[in-house]
Amino acid sequence: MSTQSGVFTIPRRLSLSAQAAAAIQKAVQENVWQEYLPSERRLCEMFKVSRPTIRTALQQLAQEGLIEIHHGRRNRLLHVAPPVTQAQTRLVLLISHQPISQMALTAYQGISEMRAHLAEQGFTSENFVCPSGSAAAQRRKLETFLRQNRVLCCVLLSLGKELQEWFAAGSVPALVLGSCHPAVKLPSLDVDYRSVCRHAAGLLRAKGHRRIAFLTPQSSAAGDLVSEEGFLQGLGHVCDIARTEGIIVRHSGTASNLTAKLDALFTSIHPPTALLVAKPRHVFFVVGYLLRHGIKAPGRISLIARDYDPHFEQVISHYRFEGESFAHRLSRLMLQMANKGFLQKEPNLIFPRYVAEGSVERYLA
Amino acid sequence: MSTQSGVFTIPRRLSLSAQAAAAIQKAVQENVWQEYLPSERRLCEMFKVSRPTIRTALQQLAQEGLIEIHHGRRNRLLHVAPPVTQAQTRLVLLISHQPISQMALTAYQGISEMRAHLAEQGFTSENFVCPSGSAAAQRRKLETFLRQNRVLCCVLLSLGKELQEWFAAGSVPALVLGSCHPAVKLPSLDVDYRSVCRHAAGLLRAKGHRRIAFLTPQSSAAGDLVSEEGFLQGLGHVCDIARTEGIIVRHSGTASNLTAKLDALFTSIHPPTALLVAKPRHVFFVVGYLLRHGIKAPGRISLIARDYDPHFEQVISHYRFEGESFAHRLSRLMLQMANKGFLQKEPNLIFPRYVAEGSVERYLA
DNA sequence: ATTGGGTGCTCATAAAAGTTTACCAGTAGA
DNA sequence: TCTACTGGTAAACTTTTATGAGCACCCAAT
Repeated sequence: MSTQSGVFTIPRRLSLSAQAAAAIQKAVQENVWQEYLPSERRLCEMFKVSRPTIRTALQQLAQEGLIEIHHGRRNRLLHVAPPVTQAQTRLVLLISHQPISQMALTAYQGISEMRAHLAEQGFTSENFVCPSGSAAAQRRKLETFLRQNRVLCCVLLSLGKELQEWFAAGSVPALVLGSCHPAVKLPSLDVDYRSVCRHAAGLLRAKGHRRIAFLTPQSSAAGDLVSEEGFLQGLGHVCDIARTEGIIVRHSGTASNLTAKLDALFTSIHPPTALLVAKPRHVFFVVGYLLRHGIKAPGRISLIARDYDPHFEQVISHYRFEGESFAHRLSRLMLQMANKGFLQKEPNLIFPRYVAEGSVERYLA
Repeated sequence: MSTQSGVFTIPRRLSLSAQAAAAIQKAVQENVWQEYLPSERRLCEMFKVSRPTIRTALQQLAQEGLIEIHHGRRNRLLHVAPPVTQAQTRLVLLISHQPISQMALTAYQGISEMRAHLAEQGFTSENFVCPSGSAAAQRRKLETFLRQNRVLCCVLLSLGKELQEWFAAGSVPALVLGSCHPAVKLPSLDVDYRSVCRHAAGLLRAKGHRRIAFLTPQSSAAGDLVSEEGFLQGLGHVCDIARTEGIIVRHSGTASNLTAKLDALFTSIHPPTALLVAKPRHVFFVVGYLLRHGIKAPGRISLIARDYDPHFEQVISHYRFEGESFAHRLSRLMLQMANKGFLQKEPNLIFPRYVAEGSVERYLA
């Protein structure tokens, strides 16, 4: 039984650092200090809290532009027009290429839950759909939007490298839902696709398959890139006696393109005996293709889905994780970011587990 | 150097349990519950804290003499507040057999959106899961719940006839999401499954199919009953020269039962040449079955899905409607009911449109 | 230029509060 | 009686905060 509460005042841990930040801000407005703030250690004594607490409070104040922090120097007070900071923005922007309502079920549920939590805390969330196009155009669109709307923080849903880099530059705090591109330092929450694909490839190989295809969208999303790497890693080492052939098939996602790629795959002299497919909807397209062509699975082809969809249960072998834990972690991260104004720039990984459903068969050459 | 602080507001940690105790006390004073408190576990969900936390809060309240705790019994309220009935309840109850989080995508999206709208307007919504069992037991459960919690109005999600009748008696305003059983007068919002199934059967018949099966759960939901009626209607009139055989297959939804029913269907002397399948997840199960058995579709069997799932696009012929319009109408009806306290006792029907996707083929005898 | 004291930064460790999970025991209705 | 739900209990775990030691940096006095 789930409750979406609006009437009950929900108890929450209010962090000491946030309180400290408020207290410092109040003291500043009362002109207790001139030009420079006392040192961290003295602030600790004054407010009777530990240094890490004071430090996060100071970082929060720095994010709001109230003070300037510099290594070795004392923290300088910046004179900011007070009424501006008063009107705090409480808008969280969810940036994606696709409207959220069109996303896969798992993602939709997680995001819905997160938005509900945000709403409970008085935050507004909005879905900014970034039309697929040139990275520069996207960035311009986004910049003008951010200039015209005061946004508290952003969630990036499988955006390209350029936009991630733009956010990493740091004008607006952001959480990447999906993987960060290498060399982009942002907090992120993602499924460990590298491990998943490595495991899938290894599994198929262990079952005797020697020609294994991986069907994946030709996207610039980081998760799809590491998927390919993991897939190749899982195929085995070069020194193996029984060589395993890995075929990476990148498609555009359109029906015609997918059909063409699958045609090429299955009419070749050596068609694959196993298939790993990314994205639920492409799994279903593949299934439809196999149905139309009367290809038995398992039999002529073993099938594994990289992702999860409730409909895979008892039908197709797949990788899954608890949707609740995902939604939970997402909500927690978001609230943290919304309240504190920043996050640890670390990837948070989720490890799905393999669920065997009989669409995979040992291959006997 | 030590600073004697009196000016600075020192951040203090206040325990969650204390906050929870205060929140519960407030709710009690607002007359949210009668006679008994909800169980500990339910309080956890309401206030989003863990059980130990709630327990210490309850013990605190017991010490203050507000409640009486007894092992195994529910927590009784002692100081009963004067029955101030003017305090408006703002709780909307969503009654279903299945948790909403486990429902199909379209339904989940619509309901999520509705809950968000309700929350915006200051209403609380809660999902009451009515365990499948005897109708009398369900009614009792519901009655005790409604007695102890002040509920504004209810949404009934594919409930059985008895419960619908109970609500039609009128103690609590209700909106049926799904069809009303015949002779039950309640406001409702539903897809016109009768028309859908009639159309599907007619379409398959027009394409030359003469043995058509309809795979549907053996449910007591009104929508599934009218589906069967529509299916039979669409098969054609008795005066037809070319007789069309309609096979209605009712299954329990479990994998083994579905497999058995499909086995029976396809190993019979006259297997059907076309199949209409209710519920997205059962469509996928059928697809998996066909794959495993190497049955070509279209070819040996034409397939139509009664419902919609995004994954059907470009794969399986289906019936769909605009999700937005559904969510929109649902939200509007709900807000109307929540604000006015009642609704027109009329069915609101949605007419999906057929989307042909190539899983259907003309049958040449 | 050198040096020392003050600054902010980082890391490891520990304790406390809260969460999760599981299982036990009493009660009440079928 | 049995089952399902209630409160009761305990252990493992996570998150947050506290504490302390050492490092890197800046600046100003020597």
